[in-house]
Amino acid sequence: MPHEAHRPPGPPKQFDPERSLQRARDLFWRRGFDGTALSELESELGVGRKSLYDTFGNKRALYLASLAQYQDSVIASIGEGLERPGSSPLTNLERVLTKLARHHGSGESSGCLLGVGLAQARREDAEVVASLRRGLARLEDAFERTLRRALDAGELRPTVRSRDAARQLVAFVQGIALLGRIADSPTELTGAVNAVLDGLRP
Amino acid sequence: MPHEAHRPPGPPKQFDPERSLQRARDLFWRRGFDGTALSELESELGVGRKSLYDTFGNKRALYLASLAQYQDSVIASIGEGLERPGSSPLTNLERVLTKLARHHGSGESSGCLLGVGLAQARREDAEVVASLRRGLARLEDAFERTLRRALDAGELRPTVRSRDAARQLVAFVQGIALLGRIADSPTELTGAVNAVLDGLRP
DNA sequence: CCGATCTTACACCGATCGGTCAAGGATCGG
DNA sequence: CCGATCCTTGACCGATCGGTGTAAGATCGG
Repeated sequence: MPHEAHRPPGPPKQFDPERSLQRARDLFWRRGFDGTALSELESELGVGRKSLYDTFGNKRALYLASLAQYQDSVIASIGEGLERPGSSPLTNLERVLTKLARHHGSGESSGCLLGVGLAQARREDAEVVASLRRGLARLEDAFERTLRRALDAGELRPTVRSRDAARQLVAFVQGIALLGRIADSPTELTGAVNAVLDGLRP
Repeated sequence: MPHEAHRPPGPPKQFDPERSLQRARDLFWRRGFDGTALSELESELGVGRKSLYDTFGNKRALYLASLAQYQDSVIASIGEGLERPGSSPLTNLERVLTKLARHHGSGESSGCLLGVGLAQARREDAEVVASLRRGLARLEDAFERTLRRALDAGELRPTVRSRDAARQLVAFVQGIALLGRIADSPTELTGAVNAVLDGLRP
């Protein structure tokens, strides 16, 4: 019964695993799984290779942990933005989408970790595929909840089907995240966002 | 004056470069650039490595040629589907989008070569980025032309701005191509397509 | 029929990949 | 203060990467 974890002797870690995981996530985010070499992870995280393996297992496990962390931070914060209590559902949706478009259009975007992973994942890797599916489902659910509330508030065309529209939004968001990797003008994406919103409004 | 190319002696190639390029394109399509090893190209194309290099230059040049070929075949055929003379612009758009959704939702899709390339491309590689941009611009133009004609025919809400809507469609199409890589049900994507179309219709 | 010149198959190259191992310090409980 | 135990550094491993050189075979012009 591990009433109190028996901390064995020896020095504590010289790095914060949480912080290292965030940096690893950012690296995978920018370069993808295959494009991120262990040597890069070493230098960027400031952690020796052995410590990396002792802490996270191997590169793939670190990637899976990054995917989970991404969902619990980035995706979760999108969900929160969609449910901000002060403003109406449609206003929240508009704000979130515009923010995404501006971010991805700024020229500094690396796309979405899920989208980049989606493009590179081998279908055989069941664990990675499952994690990606989970993240996208989470996004879809968040969109659908907001759409339903917007429908109830009469902010949308009554013919909008929240499930289908949510899937449309997921695909669209993934698309602009992808396009943002080579977008040359920030207004390209915001224009597209306005087109989507106009299609939803009554 | 190369009135007639002076064919030097020696045996002719034992493979059809055009056909090999198509196979290389399909391989890059499925696995991406980094994920496609030269050994795979050798065996899949049935061409020795030296012949590959003598014919196409190097792996990157073969990839660039594949991108160009993709635009001249796949993207071009989408453009043709959008301008089919027998049916109305909106009908053409609906048919093309539905076909794309069904294809990518069938579980056999590998996404879009441009999208996969977009997710993997290093921003520093100006030539690849330029080719991707060209392909996406081509797609956007095709959508915009069809949207304008649909507008003129009164098939769309008059407030639709063809340019922005075209960009929306490009992002959306890239999104469903991406999602198709792990979609578990074909109806997911067709539902999203219907949502997009409903947003455009008056 | 011959020799020049092409194509092909295949061994080989250095570099880099992900992953492991051994040695050396540092830091804890007692 | 001591020894057990952990962390870190850095060399090292086999495999594979993209790319090249070489030798042998095939096919052409003359």
